[in-house]
Amino acid sequence: MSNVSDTKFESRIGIFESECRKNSLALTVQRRAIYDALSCRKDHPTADQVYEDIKSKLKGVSRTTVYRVLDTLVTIGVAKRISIPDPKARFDGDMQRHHHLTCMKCGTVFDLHDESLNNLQAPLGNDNGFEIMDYSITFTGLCSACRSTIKYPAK
Amino acid sequence: MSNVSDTKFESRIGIFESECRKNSLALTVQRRAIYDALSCRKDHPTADQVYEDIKSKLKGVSRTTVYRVLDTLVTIGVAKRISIPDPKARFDGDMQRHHHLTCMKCGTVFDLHDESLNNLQAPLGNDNGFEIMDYSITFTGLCSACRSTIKYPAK
DNA sequence: ACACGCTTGACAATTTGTACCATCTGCAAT
DNA sequence: ATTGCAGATGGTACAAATTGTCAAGCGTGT
Repeated sequence: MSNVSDTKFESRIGIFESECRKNSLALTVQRRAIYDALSCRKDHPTADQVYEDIKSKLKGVSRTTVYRVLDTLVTIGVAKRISIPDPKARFDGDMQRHHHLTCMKCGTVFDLHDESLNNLQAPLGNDNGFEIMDYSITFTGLCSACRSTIKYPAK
Repeated sequence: MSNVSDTKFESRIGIFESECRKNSLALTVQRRAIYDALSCRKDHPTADQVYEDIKSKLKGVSRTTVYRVLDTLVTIGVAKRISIPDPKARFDGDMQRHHHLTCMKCGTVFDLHDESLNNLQAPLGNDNGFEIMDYSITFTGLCSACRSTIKYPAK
């Protein structure tokens, strides 16, 4: 029950709603729709991708709202901004600790769930008073598709 | 001799120049200036911050050139794009493996050099054929300045 | 059902990143 | 040292991404 990511759709919505109430945020249709759209996806959409997703279902949504709500979701802790070398903000509805493989050629991001990476000894007291609350590892390299097409330059 | 990050300015420039030659790239004043500006900084500037840095010294530089050269530096392996949850591209002239502490409140990024984190067992064969070449850990939390001002909401 | 205040939508403004092309410059061959 | 060419730059224009503003709308507690 404490593991958000394993829960089914109904529970996820329940968690979202209770987090909203806890923070006295109104349960608007927009927030619901945006949270749904994000948490249903397995990939790591940009704000605009989420916007594209929902604008058919929710006619008249504003792009501004999508940006704003995604930000809210991150703030109340039901979504994350992910860390990859990409000039666009990307969001992740999977709150379970996990990591990412990012292809340096095509930019695709793959999830990596690996228990052995989830209990790193965070170096406390290292940087004058920084309080670490979470972490995520970004592996960079080449996905199989790009590996098979790349020609390494002869040195 | 194999450790780029510990070297002094003159060596860094030397490494930069030899990498350029190796890739048959012309040693232009712009490339030098941009590499200098980046590798002298301890933080993780955006492209525009680098541009602001050098446009006083190098009158007439184009913003386009800064974007272009930063990209080149990453390609030839003398700089990195860093992975933090930020919608702007950020660059790092420190090529030694290290990690980052990012404050979720103010967004400041601190370097974290910690040997014990530099030899993670990268889970091979995990994701159908992805070839891991490097990794970096992003710790998220609160810096000391923000910790002292934040009021935790009463639950 | 009512009123208050949080949210949204629409548009504008900014910021960030890319495309294009004429001009310039590093560099190697003379 | 001079020259010629390929690659690099500057600058404008453009596209994409994100943020600011504010009147109007909707969710919530009463």
